[in-house]
Amino acid sequence: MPTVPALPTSSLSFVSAPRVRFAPAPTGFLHVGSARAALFNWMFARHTGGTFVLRIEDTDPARSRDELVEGIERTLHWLGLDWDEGPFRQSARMHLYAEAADRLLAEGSAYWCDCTREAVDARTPAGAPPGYDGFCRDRGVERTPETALRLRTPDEGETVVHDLIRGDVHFDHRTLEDVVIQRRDGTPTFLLANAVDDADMAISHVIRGEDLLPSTPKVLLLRQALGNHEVPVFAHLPLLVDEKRQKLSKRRHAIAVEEYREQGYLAEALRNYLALLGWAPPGDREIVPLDEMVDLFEVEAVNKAPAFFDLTKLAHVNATYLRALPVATFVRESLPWLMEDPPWPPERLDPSVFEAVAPLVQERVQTLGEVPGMVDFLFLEAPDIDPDSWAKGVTRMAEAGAVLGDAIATFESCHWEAEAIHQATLDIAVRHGLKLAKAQAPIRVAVTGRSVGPPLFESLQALGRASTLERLRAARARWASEQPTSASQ
RNA sequence: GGCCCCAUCGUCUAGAGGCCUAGGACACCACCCUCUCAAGGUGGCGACACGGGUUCGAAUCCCGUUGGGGCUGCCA
Repeated sequence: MPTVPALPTSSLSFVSAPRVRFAPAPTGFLHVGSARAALFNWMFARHTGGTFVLRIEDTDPARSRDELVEGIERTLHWLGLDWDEGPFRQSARMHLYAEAADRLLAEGSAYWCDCTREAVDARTPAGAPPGYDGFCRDRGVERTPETALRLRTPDEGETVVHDLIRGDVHFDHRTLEDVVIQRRDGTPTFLLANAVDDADMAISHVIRGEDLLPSTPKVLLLRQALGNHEVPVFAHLPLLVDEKRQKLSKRRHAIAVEEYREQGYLAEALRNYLALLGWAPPGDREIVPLDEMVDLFEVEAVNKAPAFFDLTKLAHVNATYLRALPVATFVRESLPWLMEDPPWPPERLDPSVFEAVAPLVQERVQTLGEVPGMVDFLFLEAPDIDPDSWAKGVTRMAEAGAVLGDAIATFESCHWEAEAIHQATLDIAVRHGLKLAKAQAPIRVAVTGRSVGPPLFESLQALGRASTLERLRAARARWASEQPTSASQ
């Protein structure tokens, strides 16, 4: 595998084009927080004319599975985030990390340790801070299948992390413990692989989540021990949190980008919303197309405070993008949701009927996943009548029976076109001394099964006269059967 | 416990000493529009965590307090 020559000096990162990387560990799905990190790296690279590298951190054998990697690539593609190099897989570069480990050992920067977690804990006095105590530092432990390699961290001095978002962050070496860099099975931990690869791939700017900030001095120390004295510039992004201000967790939230896709969120919308978390375009604008986003993006302007991942606002952004779509595109994007697992017999779907009402549906849904529920009455044999809607629009309305009867008679002969149906319904309203809003209610419930939905007259036109009349008659019959006194009328 | 980070409306944010009686957006409320629901329009509610400094002047700078979070794994 070809390796990229290392940058000669650290200052070069400012004069030559930046190189950034997105380095997820494969977990089977792409976390929205990771997607945000990928987006910020990507925007930074595109804004600066730099290079965006994709690197899969699959040093843990349990995570090194092809399908997990494919999922990341697919989702990144869906989001429109293309990479210039990679994907490099750490599982294919193990020899590099092994060499590095050998060198560190030979030079005395690392040592073998045979302590188990239990042994370390047992040595820790009650109440004292937990952590490794450097027990094996000078015990001369030989390599066995039971030993792991630890980095010998300095006892004095400090490491400073230069962060574009947070400024200089100082870490006192005395607070750093000797971390494991190679497991007993010989595989590297992420610190080692990370240090080796960032140097080898000449990464100039490391943009990632704030949760990685505490591990940064260790990586820097590792790089130094490996003889790599260039220091990348860091930018630790604020975490994405839940309503309790805690890191998004798989347990309680939908955090996979794929889930949002499946719910009918548009990639552009999710991307736009993600960009708004921790950053804001200049001016009072939030809905900004990608290319403009790239022009405007500045890592230095990213916020420090954690951001709440707000589904309500995401939905709003998505609805805005949905409405902005050309109708033909909206129809095309909706089709998968209409065809996959629909609430009606699949063969009853008539795309041309959907097209007729699509513009009306478009401005009433926040996600594509809501589309079927908005038009189901058009493709169902008979609509499911919502009990509350029936009670409100028919049972509790004195004129309901009469209006339904009139509608049956009137709709039999009127011209079957939205405006004409509108006019006819207006006439019905007048005849019963009602406002149009009131008169349309029982008709809407009878035909669509609900008290809310797309504009009624266009819906009736799309449904067709025959089905409309059939449903009106059924409703009228049901109404009659529910009357306490006379059954017919 | 230790180390580290953070702190403007409920939420996302604008604000880089005077332009701030703190702006926008989401949510919420009211009204308008209207065949329901949306969309749209108008208006409303609503924040600089607290305490000290520095300064003629602080949301903006410094210190402290409080609060929140992250890390503390042979996960990344």
